Amino acid sequence: MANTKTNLSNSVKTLKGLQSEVQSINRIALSVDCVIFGFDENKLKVLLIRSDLKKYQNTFSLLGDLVKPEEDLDTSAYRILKQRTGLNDLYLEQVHTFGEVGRHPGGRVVTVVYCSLVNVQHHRLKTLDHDLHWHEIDSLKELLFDHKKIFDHCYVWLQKRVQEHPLGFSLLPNKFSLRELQNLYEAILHKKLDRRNFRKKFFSMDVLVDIGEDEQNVPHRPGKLYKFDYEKYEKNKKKWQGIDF
Amino acid sequence: MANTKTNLSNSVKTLKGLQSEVQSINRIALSVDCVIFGFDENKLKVLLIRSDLKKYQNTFSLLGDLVKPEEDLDTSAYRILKQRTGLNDLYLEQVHTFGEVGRHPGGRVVTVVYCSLVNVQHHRLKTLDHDLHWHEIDSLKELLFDHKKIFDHCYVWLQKRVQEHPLGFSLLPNKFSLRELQNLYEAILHKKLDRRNFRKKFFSMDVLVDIGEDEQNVPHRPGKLYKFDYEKYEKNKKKWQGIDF
DNA sequence: GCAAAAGTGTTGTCCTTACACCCATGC
DNA sequence: GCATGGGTGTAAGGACAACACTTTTGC
Repeated sequence: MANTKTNLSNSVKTLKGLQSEVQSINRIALSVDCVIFGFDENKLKVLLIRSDLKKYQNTFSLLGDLVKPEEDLDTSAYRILKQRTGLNDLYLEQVHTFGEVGRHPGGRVVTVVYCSLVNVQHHRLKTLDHDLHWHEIDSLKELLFDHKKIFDHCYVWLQKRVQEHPLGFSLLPNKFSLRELQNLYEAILHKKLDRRNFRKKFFSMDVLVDIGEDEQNVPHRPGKLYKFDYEKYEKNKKKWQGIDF
Repeated sequence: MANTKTNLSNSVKTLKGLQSEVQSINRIALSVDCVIFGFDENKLKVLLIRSDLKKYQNTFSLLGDLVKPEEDLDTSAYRILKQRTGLNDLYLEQVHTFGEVGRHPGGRVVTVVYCSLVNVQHHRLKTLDHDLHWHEIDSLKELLFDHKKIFDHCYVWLQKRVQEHPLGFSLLPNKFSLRELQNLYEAILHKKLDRRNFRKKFFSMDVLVDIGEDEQNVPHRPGKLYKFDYEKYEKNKKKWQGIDF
């Protein structure tokens, strides 16, 4: 309570005082963890690494690292992606921060969680030697620490987000067929969609461009290939959804 | 790069090693800041406090504090609300974490931002002596550090969130008229809504209960008072929105 | 010619929007 | 009785869901 009183007091502090407060013992280890989604063989997948802790060596883990003292959070997330997948310029978005006191056995670690979406085809991993693998999201079991809870949060986030924003294209090759796009949505939302209505919806949104090519090497009539047109999206995107809950 | 190599190495670490890593110098000051929304006199407001820093004493600030080493993030946010407003059990939700290296002049401070919604009527502040005041969101000027940017982010968040979830009721008295509810939505969304359609929408969602009372002391025909029925909401709430962007 | 998926249209339903009149109360 | 906002209904348009047949290709 004395503490409370101090915090509430109206006394004027100096910048120097503030600095020493920031330098004080009240500092906490901060990490970034990345939930990296991929789409391959018509399955939604997540990139996991085998824990490098002896005690947990049969458990898989999200990709993460401590944030460096002079590193922006976003920069930290990009660094982790780069280190682990060898790739820059992936889609990346901050989702939530998990900070329960007991979440990490090494002590207090607060973790800022990012989701990333990568195209597994374009970005074949060269780093299988690090026990880094794509895991089907349907068969995920226990993960390190609270990483399963974090993953579940991010999966729900993705399901919602993909319906309101054109994220999904980051999981596909630049050229894709409508069938591939629909398979992606069905995998993420975990439900069947009507093919004709799905096509109508995307064409009416006017965000796809027919690039005049067809699928190759399919044992049936080849579908047309499209690309996502970001400029068209920006021009046409919805402003308001209306109250609905 | 040597560092990168170390992080990627497949060497097995012990828990003890992990602990020392967490205890290492890579620790960062972590704060929680709260964007506290209120609704009064048909205006959307935000609770701000005059900065207690000499250099910034004419600048207003969000309510925040450093997270204590043994304190959950949510707990920290509740503590700040309790300390500054004297109230428990307010609506509270984590929104985003801001961690740019240069955002705080006292050194590196990463801040986890929460939004809170309070009913200004029920929760009259007793603490006006601390330069704590409700500010109309339309007339917000400069705030401390990056707090204006944080506020803007939270305001956009609120506009979106209030259309998809029944948050708004936290800003109103338990009993409210439809007019009050509409005024609230108009203030948050910053646009006029059609009165008849607004009523139809809320009645068709079936989340309001007529409590059999009327408004008092209004210079016109009194409106009925309603309360929000959380159980009805849970039973009826939408599962899927459909793809739309 | 057959298997397999591509491609296409219509209809009914529901939701949203726009809009105008009477009603109850305070003064 | 008049001013003020409360309360209600309807019609048109747009979006969404359900549904079946023809077309193109590989084999």
